[in-house]
Amino acid sequence: MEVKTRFAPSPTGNLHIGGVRTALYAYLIAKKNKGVFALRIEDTDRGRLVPGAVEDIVETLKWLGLNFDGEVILQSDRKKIYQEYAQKLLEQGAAYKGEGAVWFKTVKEGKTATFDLVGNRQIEFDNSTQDDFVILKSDGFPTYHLAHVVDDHLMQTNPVIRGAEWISSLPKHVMLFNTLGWEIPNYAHLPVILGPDKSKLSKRHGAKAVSEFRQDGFLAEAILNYMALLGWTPKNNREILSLNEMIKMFDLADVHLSNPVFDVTKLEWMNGEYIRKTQNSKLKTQILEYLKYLAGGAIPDHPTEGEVAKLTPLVKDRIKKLSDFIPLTDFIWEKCEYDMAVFEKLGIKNLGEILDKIIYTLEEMKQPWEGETFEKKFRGLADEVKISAKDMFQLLRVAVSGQSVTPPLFESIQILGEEETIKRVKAALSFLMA
RNA sequence: GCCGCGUUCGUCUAGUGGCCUAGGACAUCGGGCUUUCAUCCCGGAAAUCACGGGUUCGACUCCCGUACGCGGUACCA
Repeated sequence: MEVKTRFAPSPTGNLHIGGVRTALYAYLIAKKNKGVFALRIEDTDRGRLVPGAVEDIVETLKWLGLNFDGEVILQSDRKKIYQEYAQKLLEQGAAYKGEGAVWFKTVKEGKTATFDLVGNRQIEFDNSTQDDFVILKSDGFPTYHLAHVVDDHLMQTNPVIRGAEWISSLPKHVMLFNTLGWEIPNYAHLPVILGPDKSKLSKRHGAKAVSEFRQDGFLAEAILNYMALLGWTPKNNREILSLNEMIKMFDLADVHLSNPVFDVTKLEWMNGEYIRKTQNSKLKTQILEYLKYLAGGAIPDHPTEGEVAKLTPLVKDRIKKLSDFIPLTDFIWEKCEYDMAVFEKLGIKNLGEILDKIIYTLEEMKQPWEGETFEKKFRGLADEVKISAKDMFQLLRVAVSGQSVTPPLFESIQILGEEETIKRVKAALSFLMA
């Protein structure tokens, strides 16, 4: 039997970070079994539709690398089909009309039990607790229950992978499958992801749309990897896993039954790990693409591709997110802003005098400057003015960038160029004199 | 309230009756390396395995109960 999974979000907003895990697991199961992974948009609640949501979902899945097979399936296109089945149930006497809607008459005797692939466990309900429910709303659109049963039967989805918030509706679905005479698919219900305060993960936890994580500078691979680990660990307990490795090792039976808490800090760490293990040339491209994405598709004047290429190896160990690239490097092409407090923090006396000597040394040094001579000269000057080499280099850093944290000093100066460097140290001096 | 599901360091987790005086990762703390910040390396602290009863020679692991948490209880998904 072919394995067919589907991700079925409702377009009530942009793709939420929690949805990534559901989509990913469905994707992994499909790929693991050389099956099909489809995207179905559950847009039957016409009042809650958000313009652009479908586009965001499609675009985000693409960015994540979770490519779905076939065309996007829209439930709103399938209205007629659901109505036919509702009619059929009506004719069968399994449903009835009431207040403009079609209701399903539940079986009140016995029990409904289903097997869940997550944790390989049995879930049981007493049918006496099951009230009749609406399958076709008065606007002619189906409710989730009818749409799910009809679609997943017609699409031959197996297993059905969805959030645990659906567990309580299981008896409804099973009854529907049974009275329609259809085979019940296997189900896999994923525990709901919680925020740090242990309530359902939502926008107010700062854990928002995937597109916002993208804007924050997170890598698709890191997001995927982190989300995969939220409730699942591979047998060998490894943490950094490529998509292919996940496909090989993933098993629904190993997914935890308890609700995991989303922890951005670990995501950030993982993102940093991914950045560090990326090849420089690829990382350069990613930074460039990221900057372009931030600018809404426009290519900014600075940094240029060449600047990014030079800067990439220098910042690689210092950034956790692509966005960290900007504050670390923008002093190079932005106008240098000085802050008295930053100079004072150095704790050096005679700043003006020393700066004067620095300028002299820089001007005297043979161009192009070389790292070794540069270091030697300034270690010498540090001795001469009786400050530590450490303080000397830190002073240079601040004079040249206005910041106390930058990529490696000499390399930054090289990108800046001799002329600009001298100009900035002079500017620093006049700032201090003013 | 009722129904369903769950409960190992702050967080993600390993653990399927003896290997556990509970292991790893993130975060945190201390140290090393270092011209900043990082990276990297070393080390520490951190779970009476929610609690109470069983079962067993033996329980984190099995059973029951309690507490707590989460989900559902819509013509929302």
